[in-house]
Amino acid sequence: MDETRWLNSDEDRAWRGYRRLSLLLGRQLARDLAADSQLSEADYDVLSNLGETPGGRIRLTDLAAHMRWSPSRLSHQVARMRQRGLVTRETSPDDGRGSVIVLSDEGRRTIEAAAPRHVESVRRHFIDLLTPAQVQALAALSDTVVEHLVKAESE
Amino acid sequence: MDETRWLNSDEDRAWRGYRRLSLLLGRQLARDLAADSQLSEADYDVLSNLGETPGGRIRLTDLAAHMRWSPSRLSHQVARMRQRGLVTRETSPDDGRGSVIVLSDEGRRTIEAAAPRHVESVRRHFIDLLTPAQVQALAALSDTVVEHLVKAESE
DNA sequence: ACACTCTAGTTGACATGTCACATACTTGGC
DNA sequence: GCCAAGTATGTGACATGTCAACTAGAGTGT
Repeated sequence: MDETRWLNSDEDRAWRGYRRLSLLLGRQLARDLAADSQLSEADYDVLSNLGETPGGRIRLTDLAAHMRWSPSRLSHQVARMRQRGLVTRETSPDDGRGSVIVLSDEGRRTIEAAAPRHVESVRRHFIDLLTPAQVQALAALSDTVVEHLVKAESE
Repeated sequence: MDETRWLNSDEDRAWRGYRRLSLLLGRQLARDLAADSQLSEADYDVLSNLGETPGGRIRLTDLAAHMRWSPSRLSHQVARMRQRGLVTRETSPDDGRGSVIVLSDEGRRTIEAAAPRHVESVRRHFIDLLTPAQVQALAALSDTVVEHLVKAESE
């Protein structure tokens, strides 16, 4: 067993900082979203992705892949959102197994009303606190790590 | 209602990047931790914080405040960890309401065995992918945002 | 047409988090 | 010493995620 390479001072500060940022930011955004729009972050993400899709419709597996969610997670989520009338489910015409998720009118109204407030919340608690250089640094660093993690998951 | 200040290109890339990083990194670390040490991230955090405490003992409320968890969350978590023998609960001698959480011998062995592997995992999937400058940028940016969020929560 | 294998989704059981509420113990002021 | 408030936890109900198992339809080769 090799010697453990513990985190040095900077690394530790970055790691703990990231963890805390992640914990607090998630909580704050979730609270704002729930208070402003009665949506969870998961709801928002699904609606938002569905909204960017042509016709507001997409195969469940495709949406799951796009969002990097497991099909199971998305299936559960969609089931809940279906009950609330935010989305609809149709059988795929070209594949009997397939499930096409469709953004309902209410779903579209909901996401269009929620988006401005959510962006405002993201700005207030995160983006607007950073300098342009920090924003770019975050984007670059995220791209690097995400690329690695995507590969790691496909193994 | 003012015009919505949508995210510009850099901001959007940073925000989406962060979200994806957060999703994938959490999942990867959780999988490694579960496979290597049969612990959840929550378990690890509690054990780790408890381990850094003198005598491996601390009041529930104090630990919750230190970790920025809600007392309720920590109470549930401790209940589960208690059943697995990782921690013990004692009544506070100076406050009848108080609950002192104590790291058990098994808990200490567990965290000491898990720590090296977890650090290795954090390095492999995150820290080692970044340049020293990026590590520092992340630390600085996190400090700024965390400071803001801590204030926001206390309102 | 069949048999075999793969793929798309769904589901159920179980681990976690959150929120609201119930409880018991402390404290400060009479 | 007693009572109104405030504080420290514990709990229950409910929303989400994960993993594994199950069902059903699609594809391939013979």
